[in-house]
Amino acid sequence: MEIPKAYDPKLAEEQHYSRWEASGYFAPEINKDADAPVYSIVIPPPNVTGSLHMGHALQHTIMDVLTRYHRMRGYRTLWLPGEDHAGISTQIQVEKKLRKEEGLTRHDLGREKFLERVWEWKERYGGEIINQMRREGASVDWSRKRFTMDEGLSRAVREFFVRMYEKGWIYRGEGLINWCPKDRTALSDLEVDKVEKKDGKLYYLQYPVKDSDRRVTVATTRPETMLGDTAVAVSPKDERYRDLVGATLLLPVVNREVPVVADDFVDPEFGTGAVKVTPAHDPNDYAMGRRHDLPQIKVIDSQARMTAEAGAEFEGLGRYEARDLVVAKFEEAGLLEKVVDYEFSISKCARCGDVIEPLLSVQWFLKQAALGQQPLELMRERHEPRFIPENPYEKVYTNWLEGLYDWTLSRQLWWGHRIPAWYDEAGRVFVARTEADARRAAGTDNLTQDPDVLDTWFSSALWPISTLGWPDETPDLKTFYPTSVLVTARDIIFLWVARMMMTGVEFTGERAFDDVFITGTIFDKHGQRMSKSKSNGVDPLEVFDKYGVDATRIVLAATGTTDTRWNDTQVESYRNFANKIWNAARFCLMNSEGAYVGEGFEGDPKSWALHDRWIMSRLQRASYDVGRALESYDFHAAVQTLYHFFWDDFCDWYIELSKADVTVTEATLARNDARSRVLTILEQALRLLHPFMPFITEDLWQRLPGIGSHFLHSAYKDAEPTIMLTSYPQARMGLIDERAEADVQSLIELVSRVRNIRSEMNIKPGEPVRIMIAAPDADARAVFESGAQQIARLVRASDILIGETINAPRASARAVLAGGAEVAVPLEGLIDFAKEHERLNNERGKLEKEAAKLEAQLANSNFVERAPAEKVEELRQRLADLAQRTRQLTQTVEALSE
RNA sequence: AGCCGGUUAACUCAGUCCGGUCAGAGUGCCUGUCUUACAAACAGGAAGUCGAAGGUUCGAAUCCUUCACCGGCUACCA
Repeated sequence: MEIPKAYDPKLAEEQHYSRWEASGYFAPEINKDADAPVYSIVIPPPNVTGSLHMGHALQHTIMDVLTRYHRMRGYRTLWLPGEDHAGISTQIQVEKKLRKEEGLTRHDLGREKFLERVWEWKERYGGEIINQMRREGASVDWSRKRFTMDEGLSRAVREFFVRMYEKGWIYRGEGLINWCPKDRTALSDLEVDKVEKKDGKLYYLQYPVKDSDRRVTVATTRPETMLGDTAVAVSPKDERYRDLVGATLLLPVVNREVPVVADDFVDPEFGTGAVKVTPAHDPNDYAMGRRHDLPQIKVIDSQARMTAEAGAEFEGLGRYEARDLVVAKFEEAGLLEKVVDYEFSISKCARCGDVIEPLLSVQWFLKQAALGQQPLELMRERHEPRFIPENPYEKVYTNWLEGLYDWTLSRQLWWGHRIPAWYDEAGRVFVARTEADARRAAGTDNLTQDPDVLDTWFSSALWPISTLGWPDETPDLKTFYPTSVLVTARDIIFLWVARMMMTGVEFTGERAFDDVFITGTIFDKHGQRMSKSKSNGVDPLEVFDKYGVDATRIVLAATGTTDTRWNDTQVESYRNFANKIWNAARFCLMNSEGAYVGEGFEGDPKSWALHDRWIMSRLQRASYDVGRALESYDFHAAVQTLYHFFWDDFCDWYIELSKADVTVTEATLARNDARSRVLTILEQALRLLHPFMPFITEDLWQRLPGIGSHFLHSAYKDAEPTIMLTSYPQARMGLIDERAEADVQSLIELVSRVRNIRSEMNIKPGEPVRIMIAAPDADARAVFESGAQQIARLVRASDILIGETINAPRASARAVLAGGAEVAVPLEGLIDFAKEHERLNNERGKLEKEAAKLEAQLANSNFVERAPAEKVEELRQRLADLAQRTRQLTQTVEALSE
C-alpha cells in the first residue's frame, strides 16, 4: 500500500466532509434505533455580518466533539446550525455599501427597496461563518439550518410578542432609554459598554439663590445638560443645605427658576453635596424627577444636538459645542467655580462606540422581572441549568435574574422583525399576529404599522424553541427539546442565555438546556483580548492552513473552560501528534498483509502475549478515562489521556514490542495474528480520537483492511462504512490486567535503565552490548526470559543472560531494578570506572534522599500515632523497598571499587 | 464599592473540590542518533523553596486568614 511518509492534512480535509454531508450522516434521521436516547445542541447563531474568529472555532470544536461523541454512543443526535440577522450591524454594513457605491442613503431608496437590498446582501455576503464550519468539520445538520428572519422564526417572534402583550408584560410607554446618536436607535442596557474616561473633567457651577446673595454650587461632568435642569437636590440630612430645601434657584444662562429638593439619593459626602437634576437626560435624575414631580425638559435631540428648548443660542449645536458654550457663559458670569480633572466612566454604544445619550422617548418594553421568575425558581429549586464551570457562572446567572428590569425592545431600524403593532387614526394601538387580525380588532383597514423593529436578541431569545418549530408542536420540538447543552462564551450569559431560559420555560414549561458550557477566552500571546481594532486576532483559517484542522481542533478542545494565551507552538505539537498517528498507521498498514481488524484479536485472550494483554488493559483504562472525562466536560483530561495512550503506550511500547512478530516476512498464522492485533488496537484508538480529530481518523480508518458496515454502531447499520458511525469504545473492565501492567512496567524499567547506561557511558547507538539480568524472583525471571528477544531489540543487545544471580565482570555498568532484580552491562575496555562510580553514587544519593524523607516522617511519633494505619504501613513498605535498593546499590558500588 | 477568577519549570498549561507516590505534561534547552512507521522522529538528561506572609494539621501547591500583582463581571460615581 502506497502511503506518503508525512501527513498532509489538506488531502484528508478535502475528501471526507462532502461525503459525510451528502450521505446524511449529520442528520438525526441516520439513527434507526427507535429507542435511541436523544442528544441535541443548537448553535449560538453567529451574525450574518461576522467572520470566523478563534472564539467561534473554540465553541464549534467543543460542540462538534460532544456531537460526534454522542452520535458514536448511539444517541439520536442533532446539532442545529443557523445565523442571526444582526439588526444594527447588517443595516450599517448595507448602508455603507450603498453610500459608497451609489451615493445613496437608505431614505433615498425607501424602506421596502432598502430591505430588498439587505436581503440581496445577506444572500451574497452573509453566512461567511456558517459556511466556514464545513472547513472545521462541524457535523451540523444542514437540512435544519435556520435564520432568525426566516418565516417560521419570524412567526415565533410575533407570537412571543403578542402573548407577552396580552399578559401585560410587554407595554409601550415613555421611558429614559439608552440612545445611540450615531446609529439613531434605542438600545438596551446590555448593549452599552461602560468605558473609563481618563481625561474627564468635573465642572463646578454656581446657581444663585433667588432673592439672596447665596449661591449653590453643583458639580457635573456634563455642563450642557444644565439647560434642562429642573431642580437641585440635596440630602435631607445635610445641615449645610437644610435651610435651602424648598428655596428657589435662578438657573443661569436660561434664567429659569428651579426648586431645591431633598432626596436620599444625594450623597452629602460627594462633590458639593448638591446635585443638579436633569430628569430628561440622566437615569438618576429621571428617577428623582418622578419622585418630586419635576418637569422634564428635553434639551438634546436624537442626533445629540441641542433642541429649541435649550434656547435660541444653543439650538442646533452639538452636545460638545454646547458644553463649551455653557462653560464659557458661566465663566463670563463669574459662576464657574472651578474645573477639575476627573476620571469617570461613560456609556458607549457596544456596536459603534459612540457616546450614549440617555433620552426620554416612547418605546416598547418587556417586563423581564416577570418573565425571569420561572427561571429563577428553576435554579433555586432544581438547580437548572447546570453551568460548567459552576463557579462563578451559576451565581452570576442567579444574581442577574434577581435584579431584572424592563428591557427596551424597540429599535429605530428597518432591518429586523417589525413590531406587530398597528395604530388607527385615533392613535389606538392594536397588537396582533397579523395585520388582518389587527384590522379585525380595530374594525378598520386604515391602520399604520409601528415603524420600529425589535431588538435582535428578542428573536435570539427564542432560538432553541423557534428553530425546532415553535409555536407549532412539531415532532422536532417534542424530540429535541429541552436541548442537552448550550456552549457559548461568557459575555452573553445575560444578553442571551438567561433570555433563552426565560422564553423556554415560559412557553414549554421546561428548561431550554440541561447544561450550559461556558468556554474560556483565547487571548493573544501577550494576554490581550483579540479584537479587530487591535488587529491582534489570530485567524483560525490561517491556523488550519498551517497546521491542519485536526491539530487546531484538539488544541482548542483541550482549552475547554480555561482562559488561554494563544500560542502556535501548541498547535505545532499536535500537528506532530497527527503526523505520529499517520505514521503509526502507516507502519500498521505496511504490515497488514494477511491481517484484518477485529474479531481475531477479541476472540481468544489466552493466545495473547504479555504485551497484548498489557495494551488491551491500557486501552480499557484509556477508554474509561476518556469516556468519563467527556461525560464531565473535562476535555483537557480527555485529550491528555488520548495523547499519552496513543504516543506512549501504543507507539513507543506496543508497536515496538510487537515489531519482531509483525515484521516477519513469512505469512505465518502467528504473524498474521500479531498484525491483526496491532491493527485492531489502532482501529480502537482512531475511534477514540475521532470526535477530536475527525479528518485524519476517517482517512486512516477507511484504509484499514476488512472494515465495513459491520463495524458501525447498531443504530446505523444501514449506513455506508464510516468511522463517525462506529460505536465509541467503552471500557471492558474485565480486560484490565493489573498483572500484565506490572510485568510490562518491569520490562519498561529494565529497558530504560539499560538505555540510560548506554547513554551515560557514551556507547554508540549502533554498538551492540551484552546484558546480564539477575532476578531472584521466579515470576520476574520468567517475564524477562519470555521478553528476552524484545528486550534485546529495544536495547540493542547482542546477548542476554538471565539468572537467579549473575556473575558479572567487574567492568560492568549496573542498575538496580524493582523487586530486587539487577541488570549489568559488561563493558570491557569501554567502561570509565570513575564515571560509573559517580553515576551509581548519584543514583544512590537520590534513593537515600527519598528514604531520609520517609524515615523522618516515620520517626515522628505524632505521624505514626495519628495518621491512618494504612498510610503508615504504605510508607513503611516504600521505605523497605528503598532500603533494599540502596543496599543493593551499595554492594554494586563496593564491587566496582574492589 | 461588591462579587469572582488567576498567580505552579524559560513559555503555554494540568494538578487545588475530596491534604499524604503530586511536584506533572507539551514546547523550549543540553547530549547523542537519518536504528527500514515517523528528524513533524528516536534515545538520554538538566530544570520549579507551586505569588508573599501567617495559621490549621502528624503532614499543605491543595484547607483558613491577610497581603501583593494581573484579569473579569456587576452596580454607582452627580
